[in-house]
Amino acid sequence: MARKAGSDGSKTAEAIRAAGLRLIFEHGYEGMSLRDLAQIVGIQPGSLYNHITTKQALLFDFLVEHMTRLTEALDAALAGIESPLARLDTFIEFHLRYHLTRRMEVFVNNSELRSLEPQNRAVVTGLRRDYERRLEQILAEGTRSGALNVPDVTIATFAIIAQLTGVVGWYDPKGRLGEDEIIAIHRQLVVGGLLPIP
Amino acid sequence: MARKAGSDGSKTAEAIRAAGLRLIFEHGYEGMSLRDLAQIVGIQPGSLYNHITTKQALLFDFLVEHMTRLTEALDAALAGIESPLARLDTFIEFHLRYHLTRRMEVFVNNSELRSLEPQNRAVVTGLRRDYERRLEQILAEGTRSGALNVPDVTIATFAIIAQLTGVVGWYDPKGRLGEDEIIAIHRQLVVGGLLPIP
Amino acid sequence: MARKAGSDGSKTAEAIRAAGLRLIFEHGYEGMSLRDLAQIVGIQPGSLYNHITTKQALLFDFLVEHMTRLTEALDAALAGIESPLARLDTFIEFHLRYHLTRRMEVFVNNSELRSLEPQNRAVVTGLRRDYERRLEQILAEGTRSGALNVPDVTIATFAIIAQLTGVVGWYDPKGRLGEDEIIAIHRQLVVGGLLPIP
Amino acid sequence: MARKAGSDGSKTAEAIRAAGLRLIFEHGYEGMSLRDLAQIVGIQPGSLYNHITTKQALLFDFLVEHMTRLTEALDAALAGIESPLARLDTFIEFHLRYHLTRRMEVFVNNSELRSLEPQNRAVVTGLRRDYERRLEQILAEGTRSGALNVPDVTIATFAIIAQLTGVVGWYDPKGRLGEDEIIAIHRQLVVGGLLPIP
DNA sequence: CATGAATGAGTTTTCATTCAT
DNA sequence: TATGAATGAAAACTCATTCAT
Repeated sequence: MARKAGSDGSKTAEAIRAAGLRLIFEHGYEGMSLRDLAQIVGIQPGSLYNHITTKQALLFDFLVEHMTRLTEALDAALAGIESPLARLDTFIEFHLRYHLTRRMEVFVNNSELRSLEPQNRAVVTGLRRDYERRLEQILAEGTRSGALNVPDVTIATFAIIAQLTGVVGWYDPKGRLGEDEIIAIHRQLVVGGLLPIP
Repeated sequence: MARKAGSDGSKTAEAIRAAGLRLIFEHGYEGMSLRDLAQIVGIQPGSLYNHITTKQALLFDFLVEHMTRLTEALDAALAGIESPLARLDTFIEFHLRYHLTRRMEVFVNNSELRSLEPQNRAVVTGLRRDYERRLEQILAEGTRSGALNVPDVTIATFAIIAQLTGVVGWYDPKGRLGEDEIIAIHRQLVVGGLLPIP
Repeated sequence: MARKAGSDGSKTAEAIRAAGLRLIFEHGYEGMSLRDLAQIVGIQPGSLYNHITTKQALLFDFLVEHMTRLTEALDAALAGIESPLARLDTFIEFHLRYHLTRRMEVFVNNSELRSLEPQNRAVVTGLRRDYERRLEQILAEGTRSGALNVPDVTIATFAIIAQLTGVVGWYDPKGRLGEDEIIAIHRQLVVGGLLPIP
Repeated sequence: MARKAGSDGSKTAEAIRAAGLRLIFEHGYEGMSLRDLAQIVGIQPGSLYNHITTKQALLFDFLVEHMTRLTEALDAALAGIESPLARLDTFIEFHLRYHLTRRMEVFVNNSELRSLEPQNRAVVTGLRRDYERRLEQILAEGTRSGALNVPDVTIATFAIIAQLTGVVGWYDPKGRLGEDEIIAIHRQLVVGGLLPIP
């Protein structure tokens, strides 16, 4: 039997992406099997290869796409905002909202870099650095203008991103706190550590 | 032929632990093969089973041992320190020093919880909560005494630990900054966000 | 979308034959994949089936066609030549020239009989025997007439064909020797072993 | 179940070699499956890998071993024989006898060079050339001493080997002719074409 | 305590072929 | 005639684990 009645290539492709992301999230890249993926999608394992080129490419595409979209969305959010403090505020809010709504993508992005082949890893690492550099520049400009008192711009960048990204580890959409509250709390934690001593 | 000349049981066991940790760190639990482990140790795969009971048990033991030692060492570091601010300072320094010197253990601990079987995961998660609770209590007492202005004790706990633990992702012992400097920087970032507004 | 602009059925069929022969020559029948074939031709694998019925049939057709043409061409070359010695000379020259110019066909013919399904193999084997019988008869008549001293007609037939066909294994069109020289050399080797002792 | 009662590593290894050779002979390298091989040997497919490193290595080992043994045996056969004519006689007899008794090895050797990876192919091709060079030197010395009238030493070498090797294509141990007769016939065919014209 | 041979289930990937469009 | 999506079987190879020796 060739094409199943009602089958649709682009639907299948999307189903593969969705199930693939979920499985990598749940079991890790190495722990996820294409058999399982195929079964969830409802096709034979070999049929996956009409839509992906390789298991590795599936992961790579996820990570590249995630980082690309993330940075683009950040740039859009920051557009037109000038003062370093306001930009920092915007970054915090943007980063949290984006990460809270794409928890699987984020988790995979952070935990599966290791599973990329060296070439691919270099690409994704580069994209990450692009993103981090946005925050780094905000901190640097805030320091220059005297609006912020940053102990070490590079490290503060890493530390802030680590802190904000940490929410994906415990956030529960049905939990005690909503997005707005979480944002407010982190704003205080982050900005408080960066304000000039009066 | 049974035992190779010069072989030594406890040395072998230790070699398995060391190489096992490294391999899980590099490839992840699923991505690490007992064959590779055996080869590094210099024995046949089957011989591993004289020293471990199961691949899963190897991981589980790592995580339990790590968490147990970590919490014990924290308690020792905090012993005799009374004021919440001093206890917070101590926590920050302890956590950073411990994590900077055991980066592989820490990374494995954070990324491989997912690979534990449910029962085992529950155990390790419990141990983690024990550790986190130490910081939570410091923040709670600081709040009560008015020494700290913590927006949300639970979330601040997660956020601080995420921030401090983030160092294992980029720290380079041969890098620009030594441990002491890193500690000082993080102290400012963390404590600055928690001080009462004057 | 059905037919690509500029596509042409018979051109495609011919391209399939050409690329198919080359691929079987290079990788063997089992080692050649219809996917590769389709890619070389520039169509999708499924589209091959508008031109071939089966991978096996593709091979079978090659071999049948080759053997048929070979024998027909031999008969044409021998037409009108009467004396056994002259016919032997003609056979040697014909066989070498034909094989030197169709090296891929010949190689495939000799190495892929094994890959034919039994029925098909029987057909091709029969065609081969037809061809061999031409030489066998020349040797038999030469023996009868006293023009040749053949130790064993059957075996000499196999031996001569093996010897002459061997050229496809090493002949290089840009090499030291041209066709004419190769023919002359083999004529001496073959005929020398068959002349009556004076 | 680990080791089957009565299992024996070296017996298994030998069984793999024997069955492997047969399967490659029957189906070609590409057409032979390790599943089938394992089944014949009576073990699981994965267990093959306790004895071979790779399918390719299995083939490579066959070919290297065959060529090495062949050349060594030839050297032994030629030892002490001085006159070119006698050496040629010895070569013919040796080559035929060896090839008649190892028909599978020979066939595989001739048809599966193509299936070797380039590096491996280079090795085996080198070994083949070593063997051919033995005959080449006999013909060259025979020419120098005037005992032989060889039209072209290089080509005659190829032609003779092709002719003699051709026997593996049709020889039937239960057939009309025994080894001795086949040798006698080929001796006439070969030597007849090389004798000086009286 | 170690080896070497085995299991049985699993891995990713490839293949010839089919068929609705 | 061609495409693109599918099948179902198979490929080579890996894996954690077992156990007689």
